[in-house]
Amino acid sequence: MSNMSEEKMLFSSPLSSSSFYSLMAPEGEKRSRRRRKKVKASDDGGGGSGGEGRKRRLTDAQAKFLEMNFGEERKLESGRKVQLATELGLDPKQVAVWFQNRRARWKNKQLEDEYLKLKSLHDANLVDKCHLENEVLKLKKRLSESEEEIKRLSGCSSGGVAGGGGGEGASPSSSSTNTYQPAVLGEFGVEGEDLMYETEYTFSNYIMDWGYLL
DNA sequence: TTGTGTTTTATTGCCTCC
DNA sequence: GGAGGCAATAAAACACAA
Repeated sequence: MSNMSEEKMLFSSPLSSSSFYSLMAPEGEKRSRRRRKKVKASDDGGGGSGGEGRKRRLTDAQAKFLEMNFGEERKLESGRKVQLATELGLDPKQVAVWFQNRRARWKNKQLEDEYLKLKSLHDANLVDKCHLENEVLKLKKRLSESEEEIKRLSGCSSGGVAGGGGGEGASPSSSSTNTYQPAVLGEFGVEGEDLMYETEYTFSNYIMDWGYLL
């Protein structure tokens, strides 16, 4: 009776193996198998120790012992299987089945752990992204303030500061307005409909680069 | 007590390897 | 071709709320 709760501690997983797989497995990966009519466990036993053809739970001690062995090696050589079976008073087939099922649970657990790890990584990345986007907004604001300032100054002194550096290939006469954008576009060759996206991408890169440099 | 959900044990069918 | 592994699944055993 009480062994269930203890085993639960050992094996517990939020989803049963079959349901977890049906959730996780990509559709195409499922091999189609004919559904069969299960033959009822007959009186021929199967269980050497069993006798009646009923499903028998392993005792606590048996389960613990198998668990210990599983900790040492996940697969059994046939000699070891027979040895374990004799020691536990079980049918070698039962031992084999136990290991098979245990491997399935173990694999399931691995998948679950990996999923959780990736999920937390993903969450952390989302937070990071959010911070970076905030930073982009701030920088954009500063940029437009600077542009305003430049405009204001170049409005005062006619034809003075204009072009400021211009950058390679940007002819001083090519643009009558003195916005920052043409310089950025000239430098990174951004053009066409993805202008906005590309510009933002550039900013993000800048920020990330800064992050590395700092 | 019973209905329901979960876990464990066992079977089946397919696949791979030797 | 047989042994053994795996995925899918059935069904018994169990837990637990109502």
